[in-house]
Amino acid sequence: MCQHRRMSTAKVLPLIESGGQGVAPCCPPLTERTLTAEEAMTASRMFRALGDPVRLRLFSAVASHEGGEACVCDISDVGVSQPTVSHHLKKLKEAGLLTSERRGTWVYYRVEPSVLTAMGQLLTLPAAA
Amino acid sequence: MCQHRRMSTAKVLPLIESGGQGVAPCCPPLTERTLTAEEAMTASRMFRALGDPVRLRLFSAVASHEGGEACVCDISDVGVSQPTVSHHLKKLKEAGLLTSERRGTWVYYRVEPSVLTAMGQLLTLPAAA
DNA sequence: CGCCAGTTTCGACATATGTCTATGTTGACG
DNA sequence: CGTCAACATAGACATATGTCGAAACTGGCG
Repeated sequence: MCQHRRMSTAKVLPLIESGGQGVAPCCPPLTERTLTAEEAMTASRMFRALGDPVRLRLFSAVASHEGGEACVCDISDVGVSQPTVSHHLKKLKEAGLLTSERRGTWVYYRVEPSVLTAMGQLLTLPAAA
Repeated sequence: MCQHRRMSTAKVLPLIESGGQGVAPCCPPLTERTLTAEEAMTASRMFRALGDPVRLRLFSAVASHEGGEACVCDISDVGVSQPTVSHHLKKLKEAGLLTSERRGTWVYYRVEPSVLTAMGQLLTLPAAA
């Protein structure tokens, strides 16, 4: 019950770095070798951020929203109170998965595309022989 | 300080279903639409399982080990006590990320390849136009 | 049978986490 | 300037989680 759709200035962002490889390295694929303690620390933060049902829904809501971004009011229907939504969005931001920007009354969140691809590469399977 | 390498019966497993698509569906990519509460519940369990540094190291140790499996004694050097290692392996098993099998004295863990690909697909980016 | 190495389970504990209500903060609009 | 809507922060609280040491379990071996 919100749905402010005033934002006609939404530039359609690419969501993918045009090289497909210019992303944050972080760690090798999980199937390559045992991660170091430090690598595991970094990578586990991202996984943990998506390890809560509410946060995962919020993340997918932002990621799938038109233009690659969404204001809080458009994704708040996840069954918890508004402060809790805010809290989870902050967590996602701290994990580097989302960025936020205030435009007038509303705050827009958008996914950090490089992190998404980085996580995907973590789960890369070794090429089948 | 273990390294029992008695297991000459290790069959070199493929690690990938030969269709590349015969995997558990679970949920659509996070960028496709907002997950339902139920989908988010399921998917977040897997992310949460990898959301601990120790577990992530253990998982990568198993996933990268020769033959796609490893006995506990070969991956226990992660800086925590052995019961804690066992506890984390149990968590990974409960999350469906690992399976275990006892062979004589040792217990071998191996990755569930279908889950890995399923998680990878969750992080799939929309095809760049 | 008895011991021993590998692994799991148990119980306890400190800390982290998710949730809420109440209250701040910020910007738009009369 | 006052009020309202959108979000964020603060504080409190119950529960989940990671860790350990101690003890149980399991199977090989002498």
